[in-house]
Amino acid sequence: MSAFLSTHTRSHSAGALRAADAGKTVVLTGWVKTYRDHGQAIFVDLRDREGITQLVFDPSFSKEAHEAAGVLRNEWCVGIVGEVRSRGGNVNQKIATGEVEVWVKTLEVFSKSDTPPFAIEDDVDTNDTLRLKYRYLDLRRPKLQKNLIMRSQITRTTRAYLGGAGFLEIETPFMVKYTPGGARNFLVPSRLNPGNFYALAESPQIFKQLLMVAGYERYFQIVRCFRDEDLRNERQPEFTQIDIEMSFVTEEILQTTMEGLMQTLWREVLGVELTLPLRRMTFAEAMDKYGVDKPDLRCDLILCDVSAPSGKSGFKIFENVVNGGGIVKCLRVPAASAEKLSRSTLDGLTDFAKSFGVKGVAFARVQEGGAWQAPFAKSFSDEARNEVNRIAQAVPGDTLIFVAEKPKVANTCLGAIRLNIGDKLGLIRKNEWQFMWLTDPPLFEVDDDTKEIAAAHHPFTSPRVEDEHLLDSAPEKVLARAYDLVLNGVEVGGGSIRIHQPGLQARAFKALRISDEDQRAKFGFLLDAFKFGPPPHGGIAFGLDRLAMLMTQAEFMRDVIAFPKTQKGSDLMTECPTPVSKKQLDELFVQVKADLPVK
RNA sequence: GGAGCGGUAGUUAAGUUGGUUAUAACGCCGGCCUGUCACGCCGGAGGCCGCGGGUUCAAGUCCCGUCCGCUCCGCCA
Repeated sequence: MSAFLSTHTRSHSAGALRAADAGKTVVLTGWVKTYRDHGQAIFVDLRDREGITQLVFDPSFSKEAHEAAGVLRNEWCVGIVGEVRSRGGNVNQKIATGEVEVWVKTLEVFSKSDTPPFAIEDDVDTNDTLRLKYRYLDLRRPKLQKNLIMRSQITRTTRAYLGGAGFLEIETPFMVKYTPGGARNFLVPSRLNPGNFYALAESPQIFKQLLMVAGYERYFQIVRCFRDEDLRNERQPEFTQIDIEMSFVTEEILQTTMEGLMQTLWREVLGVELTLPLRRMTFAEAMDKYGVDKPDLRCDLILCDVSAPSGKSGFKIFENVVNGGGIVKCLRVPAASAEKLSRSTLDGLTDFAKSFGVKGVAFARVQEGGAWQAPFAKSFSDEARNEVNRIAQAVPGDTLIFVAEKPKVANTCLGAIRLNIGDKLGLIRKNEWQFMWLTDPPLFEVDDDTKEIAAAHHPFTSPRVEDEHLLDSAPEKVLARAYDLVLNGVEVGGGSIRIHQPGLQARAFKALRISDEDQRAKFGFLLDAFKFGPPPHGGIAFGLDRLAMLMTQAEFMRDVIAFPKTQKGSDLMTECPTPVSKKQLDELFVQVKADLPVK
């Protein structure tokens, strides 16, 4: 232990001192952010996680401290004893402690630092590889410290709110039984059971339902989940959910409780007052108007379906798509904004669209009288054109953007174009918090190619009562008692009311063509449990990382996770994953294919 | 599985139709400086141009392969 610390205790953080503290003797600790040596006085900016304080080393005040300060360099870790003095009129407006400075009497160097590979300040554009390799230095940057501090406030507030609402925090296993379907699992070999594997839990889904069966009524957990899928900015192989399940509730009760959580978080963490209830929108409306199941309502541009007129317009390309089971969707860009759409922006959209597997995008400028200025205008019948104008509510000066494709592709692509040009034209209101509940999604999804049916969420999601009769005859038309919470175009949470009646569950399995045998093998323990008086129940899970990203306004998920992984799932700081030794593998009864490395 | 972008001093970037000694800023090192706060001034050091092959009299630059990172589609709730 340092002799300094045995005789001194830190009195203030580096962000705490104000004019009223002038005259006090203080003890500060932190890191040297910068030093400015004027020969006589030496100025040092001392940084800790709370802020920055200017230190003054003046030989007339302490010759000893001034001499010691001469060798200080960036990122040395130091402690000081000094006297707070007002800076009078010479205030530094840029920092919270700018009214004062601390004249140092005693300097203790806890440790020196090599020159860091990049500057420890915000907005320094350093490549990600380096930032991740020296993560502990990147984490010293004020912005990341601010993000992680806010993330801590989010989890603390969540625990307080849910605790107050009667929820119990209960842990569930990470090492679980492998279940096929859904996300790919990470596997863990069992040394004690040669040839057998655990899976790392994709989510605590089944366990939280069992806790409802067990009578715990209200459960939550801030829990790590693991999915071995390809990664994205907003997707890490391990991520954190705020996982919740409630018994004896309807959608309304559950959603209201969750809205209260959001309101509390925004109030206590951001100081923003949300208006409740939050908006509801059906899945069907979202797909129709926005092309996605997570509309960004900060942008007012909307899509419309013009398949009907396009299918008999005389324009072969559109007609063929419609006759082949595809759709034609149209995005109207109002005249005032359309003027700002340059030729090159529109050309760029074609390339953008191609990345979605779309062959092309068509543009038409609406002229006086409703005629179109477009390469295909003369192929398009007047009648069909007028009908498209009517559906799109187009007026002269507007630009119409068309995508004709299979439904899923057309929606995905034009929905993305909507946000792409919305951003370019400044039509996304960046200062808004646009929440909405997405409701009534389909219970099942039909694969475009194989025509196979699969659970859209998981096989325990309830169908809507009014749709139950369609389960056997037309399962693809059944809508679910499921809901997603969407914020600014990001799905921040999703859940459902679960099936708790064995008869209904059997029909759902039948619709999914899951045999009795498979049911037993995959979910036998849950089906058994449901024989013993399961309560009606439902739940939701929020993506904590995504919530934190939005609340901190971080551009990258990496910026709200202390130790994130790269797009290939590696940790550049610890250099993992790595091959392991033959001995370790033997112990686990695991063999690596001969052409891959073993240590 | 697929598409795109990137990799040049410690860092961020520039580097022309291939051409002589690969530039700049910041950082770093030394010196000077009584008030700076992106301190200033003078001087200095610093390069496997991601890696491997090819074309060429000549490659940072062109071609092929490969590795790493990022963004997106597929995948994933």
